[in-house]
Amino acid sequence: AISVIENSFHLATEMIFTEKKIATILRQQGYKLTPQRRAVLDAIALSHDHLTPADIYDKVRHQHPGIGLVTIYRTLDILDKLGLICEVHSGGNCRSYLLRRPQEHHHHLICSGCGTVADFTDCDLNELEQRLSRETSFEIEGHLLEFAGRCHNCQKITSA
Amino acid sequence: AISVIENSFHLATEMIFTEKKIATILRQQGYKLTPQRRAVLDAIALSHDHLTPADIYDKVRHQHPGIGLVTIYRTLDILDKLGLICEVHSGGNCRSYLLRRPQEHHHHLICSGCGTVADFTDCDLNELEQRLSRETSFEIEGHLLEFAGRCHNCQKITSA
DNA sequence: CTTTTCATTGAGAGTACCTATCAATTTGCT
DNA sequence: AGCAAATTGATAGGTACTCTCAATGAAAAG
Repeated sequence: AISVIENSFHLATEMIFTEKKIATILRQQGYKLTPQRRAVLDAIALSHDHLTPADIYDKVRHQHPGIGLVTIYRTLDILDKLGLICEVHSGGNCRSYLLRRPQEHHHHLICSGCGTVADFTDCDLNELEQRLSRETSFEIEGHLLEFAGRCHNCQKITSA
Repeated sequence: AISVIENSFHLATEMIFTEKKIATILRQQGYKLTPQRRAVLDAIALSHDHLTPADIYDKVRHQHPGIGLVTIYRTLDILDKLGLICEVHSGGNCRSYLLRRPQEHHHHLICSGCGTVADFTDCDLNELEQRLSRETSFEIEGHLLEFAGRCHNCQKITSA
């Protein structure tokens, strides 16, 4: 299990976090590195999408049949608090998480009439991000950008 | 009650929607303009912030003591479907709504460690918005932009 | 390697927010 | 004013998430 995490972090993030470093961070804060927590990190690291707690629960249960949903929530809270993953508000039911790996992201354009979602990837927020970082002393890890609008079809309803 | 809506729309949106136009849109789609629906629109129009269903419920009950929370939800769904208001995902509990008035907005920068929120208003997404609008034929009404990061204090935990 | 301590786990109950159902009421067209 | 159809609010139901607690398991110390 350890090697899988090690690999996934290698591949996905140019080794921003190694398994050893994760373990160190956890222990430094008085947390223990349990198989359940490894499994959750693993699931997030191997996916390239935002995952909801339920998504993660499903993935983790294949390897860890007895795991409780509560453990997923607790683990996500901790990993989020430690900055290893990043919480994001996504469509529908709200929470989803992704590994802290700033270089990839994608965004949505959602029709408020029928719910159709269009994706786009290039958002060019670097300049804004740097300015905010300077002004607020935040270390910015990621962003959620979501446009709301009306698709071609749904425009007919309101404009009449 | 009608005049209040009329006024608020005047003041806030340069009269994008008049009460008459709202009534027309509703009727065209087979909906009726009830006092409850007016009250909900009223509450949203008079506020300059995103409002959650619970916020709206509280506001509306002052004028309309017997109103049910269900009616709020139903009305919001309809107004959203018709494009008169705009659903947005905000921090914490998810849903909130605001009147379709594209010219004002503000954004958040949220610390994933301690939950501190910093606000900013200038986001300069016009160019991107126009490009997306061209490419997708969406009529874009608004956007949610949210940065996640770590504030000065919380950076110490991870960097150790 | 064993012991000891304390974080962690999973189960079950509890909470908050939201949705579905349905009889009584209200709207708005004629 | 009268009528058909949409709307309302009460109740019950559902889903996502949180709290509590006894039993388990990780990991530091001997």
